Amino acid sequence: MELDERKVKILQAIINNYLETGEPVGSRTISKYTDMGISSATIRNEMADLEELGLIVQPHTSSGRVPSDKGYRIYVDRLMKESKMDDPVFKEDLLTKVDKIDTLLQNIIKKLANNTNYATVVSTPQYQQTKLKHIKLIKLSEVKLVAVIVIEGDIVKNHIINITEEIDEERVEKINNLLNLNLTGLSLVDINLALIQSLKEQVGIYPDLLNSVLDAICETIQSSDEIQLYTSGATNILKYPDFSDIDKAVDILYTLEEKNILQELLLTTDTQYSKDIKIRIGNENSVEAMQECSVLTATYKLGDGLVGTIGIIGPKRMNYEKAVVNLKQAMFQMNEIFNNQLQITIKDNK
Amino acid sequence: MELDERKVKILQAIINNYLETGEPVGSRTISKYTDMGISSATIRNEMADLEELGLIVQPHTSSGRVPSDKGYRIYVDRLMKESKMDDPVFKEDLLTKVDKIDTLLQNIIKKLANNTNYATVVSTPQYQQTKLKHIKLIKLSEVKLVAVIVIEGDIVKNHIINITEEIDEERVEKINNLLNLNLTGLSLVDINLALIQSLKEQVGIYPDLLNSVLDAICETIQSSDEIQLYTSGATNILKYPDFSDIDKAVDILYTLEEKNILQELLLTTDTQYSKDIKIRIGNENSVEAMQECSVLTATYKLGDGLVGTIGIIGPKRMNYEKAVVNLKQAMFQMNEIFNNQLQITIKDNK
DNA sequence: TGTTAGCACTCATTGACGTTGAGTGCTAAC
DNA sequence: GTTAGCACTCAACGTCAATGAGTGCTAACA
Repeated sequence: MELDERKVKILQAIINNYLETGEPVGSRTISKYTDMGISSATIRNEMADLEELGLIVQPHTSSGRVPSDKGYRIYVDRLMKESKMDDPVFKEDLLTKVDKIDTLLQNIIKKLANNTNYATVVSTPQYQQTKLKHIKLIKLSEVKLVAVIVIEGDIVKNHIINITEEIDEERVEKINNLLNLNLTGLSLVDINLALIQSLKEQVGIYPDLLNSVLDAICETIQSSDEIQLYTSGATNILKYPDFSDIDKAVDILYTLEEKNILQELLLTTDTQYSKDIKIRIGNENSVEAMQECSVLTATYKLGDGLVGTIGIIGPKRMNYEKAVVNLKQAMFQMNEIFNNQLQITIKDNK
Repeated sequence: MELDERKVKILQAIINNYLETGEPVGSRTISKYTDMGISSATIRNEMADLEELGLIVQPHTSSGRVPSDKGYRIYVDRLMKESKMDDPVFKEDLLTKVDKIDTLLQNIIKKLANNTNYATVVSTPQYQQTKLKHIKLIKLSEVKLVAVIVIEGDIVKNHIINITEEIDEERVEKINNLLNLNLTGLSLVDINLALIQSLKEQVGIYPDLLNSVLDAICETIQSSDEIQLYTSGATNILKYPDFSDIDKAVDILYTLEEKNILQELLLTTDTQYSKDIKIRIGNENSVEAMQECSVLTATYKLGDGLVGTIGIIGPKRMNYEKAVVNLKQAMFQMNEIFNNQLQITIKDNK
């Protein structure tokens, strides 16, 4: 049996109606509220076919039909209207005070959650491809240093280093020069143990001290591609009758709280930058607790290879059009901000 | 009417029973399961008195009694057993890797939430009284500097400064010396606009540049006493039948998500360091959504005047003994870690 | 005077039962 | 291929009686 045009029309009518009311939709409703000019009996026949195709299901005999995951998939891929992004959803003022990138990300997803009434999530960007801009050791006391590491996008990391032997300002300065000479401009993946080893051998001075310093830098670099996840609007989940079963709601909220599970959920697909929005519906999600949800993700870009993810999580019976438009809006504006930011940085580097 | 010893005993029995079962407790239960040797009828009389005193309430006529907020208060103040802190609740390994204080705090409340099955919250310490240990400007490019600010407890903050005129390394070094000479050792409240003004006048060199730098430092300092709040185990709230009314649960979870409301809830009492645990029960809480909850808070200390708050949030029908013991444990161990940390720091400074 | 047994009363909870109504699948006629 | 008609299903709802845990009150007792 094939999915002819009339069946598609009926499927669309079912999904539209279900998205609106949340009630299983019956044949009579469709025949009445669409202008297809066919009777409910005919629609019943077609619905039986659609069910056989796996696109709709009956919660129980003698109830109306509800879209299946597969049905939603067809809706999302082929039937959904792409609304235009006319009105800027985000107020500028939220986005201009970029003193700290994490705060900015949190503000954005909070706004996104408020606008959509779904839960939202964002990951900090991954730094692996980013170039190191500057390293500086600062002497705090005789046996304590701070390593300040600046990477592309002007993100600053620091790490306390406890050293075993005393060191004077002059030596610190020498090491600073050495490090900057050898390491700046490299991407973080290039600064691997091998390179550091050769650096250790290459210069014979203060081997022990250099050891601790380099180890600490290594550690900092490794720890800096730990992704942070922030969520917002988690309580929105409880607003939807789809999750009136508390246990389901708890599973979902728990997943939102446990960042490692959440990360698994977000990053199952490739983390390549893409202009498209990815939608995973129900059992398309890898995490079991989320198989009653739909997850929309987009990527944002903060310089070369510096990619993060932003997403919306809601019930499968979600207003996909609204969610998509809001997410695109967010992605678009984030890229705009970060690109402006980057342009300044690049200009500065000349 | 006064609260004689027998009434207290009955109150205790009611509360113990209610904490255990969650069901309103009747006179017959009390007479059976205590060794007071009085009949249910007598207990009924006493219960009527306790009700008149406002210590217990009936959810409806012909049901058993439930403790009122006032009843819990007496329980907490006078009747509750102080269990000893025998077993160390926190694994050492969680607490040793202190590379970043925020991560440490998050680990602690996560553990605390797991141990107690309640929601937990922690505030980052307030820095107002802390002494500045070190300031260093690092030149990133011709028009961009990073200000690295180290305060007591080896907490490092940084701030990007965009400057209008170019500057060479030598000048940066001079400003560094100037800043350290004049500002280190002062507490953050001492570094006010007045002092900075006088500093600006005192030294005539590069006034414009110094302006931007000092402004940025000022801003950093001001922003560094913004309190961050972290929560954990929020979903635990949904486990308790006390919040089976979804709307109540939503209110509570929402409060946990909205950090500014949460802060109001935590910090209504003085933020002075204290060895005691504060307990606020039901309507003793300032935030309306939380008047079905009990909130336990403790303070931890990270150096002179560097005080933060850690707390447990659960239903009024909470296992107070367990919560108190866990919170004390957490407070104790945090203070231990931070004190060790501090001792090293202080030793280093000599 | 405090304690207790007894009794009538209250009220949330539970389960059985019938009604309703929205919906279906199937069949036969168009 | 479409449709009208019909028997059937089943969740949802309201009613009703039974149950039982609990109370307050009264009168008798020590």
